[in-house]
Amino acid sequence: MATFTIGAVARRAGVGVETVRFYEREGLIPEPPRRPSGYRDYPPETVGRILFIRRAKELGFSLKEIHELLEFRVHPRRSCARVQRSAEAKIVDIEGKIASLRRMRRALKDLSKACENRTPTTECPILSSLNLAQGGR
Amino acid sequence: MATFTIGAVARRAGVGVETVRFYEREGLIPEPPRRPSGYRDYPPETVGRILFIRRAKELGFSLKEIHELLEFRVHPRRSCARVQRSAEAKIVDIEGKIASLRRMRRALKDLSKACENRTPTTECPILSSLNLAQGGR
DNA sequence: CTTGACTCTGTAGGTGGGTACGGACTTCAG
DNA sequence: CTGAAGTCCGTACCCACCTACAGAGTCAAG
Repeated sequence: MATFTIGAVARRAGVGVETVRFYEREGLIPEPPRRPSGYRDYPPETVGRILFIRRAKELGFSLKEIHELLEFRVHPRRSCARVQRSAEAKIVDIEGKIASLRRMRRALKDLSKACENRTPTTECPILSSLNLAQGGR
Repeated sequence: MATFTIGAVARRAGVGVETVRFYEREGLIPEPPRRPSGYRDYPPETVGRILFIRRAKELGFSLKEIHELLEFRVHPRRSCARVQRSAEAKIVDIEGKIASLRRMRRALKDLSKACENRTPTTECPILSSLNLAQGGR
């Protein structure tokens, strides 16, 4: 399997070289093996990992949370119950986000329709979408 | 209708007093009227507005984007078509987020189930959830 | 009518998440 | 075998988003 230099990884993931090193320092991507010259020699899956990080950031997760998400796996020697509990907590968190986004979408659709009918909305219509807010962490 | 001091608003919205003033400076909440003493005198809906801002932040929107969201309304004197276009762009954005979150939830559920069956997952199972990533802005 | 909690303005400091040097070394295309 | 482009490490800088003073004035319970 072909490997990548840091520049190739960065280009494919749509980030800067410095960002890749930053993520490495923060433990978000594993330290890759080095060539004799000292150059980092990335396995191709690193690109996917960085794309995941970017996307998760756009979904409002902090790097710390993303780190936790990336740690999730069933490890034979470790407490399954614990992994399961935190996975389920994350699911609840995610479902809250989905619900909020749905309400926002609804509000925007209503707004768009009001636009068509030339029904002026004096108040900000999107506000009401999250007013009876629940969810959150 | 009862009005609130800045402290009462902050407590109800779960933020600090300084944050309320910061949001005012940034134009995210309107400048409230003042009492003779100079104290800010908030209408109750300010609380909802701040709750909206917090929630939208957790969904990965920047304050700039949140500002735009809060501006959305059908204004009789302004181009409806333009408002409609940007509302629809936001809807697409939101739908991408919902889709990504759904894929993450799926991955976490599968992980949880693998846990129950004591099926060790050597690889990080959540990664694959967003690997074939689309969406984004 | 005091005392302790609250508010005012202004400015400075802090954290998360990058981004950009600088000076030396490596790679590779021509 | 040379030059341009890429990489190394370290440190310093930057932007978004708060958060924390300082010093002076306000409010309200006892």
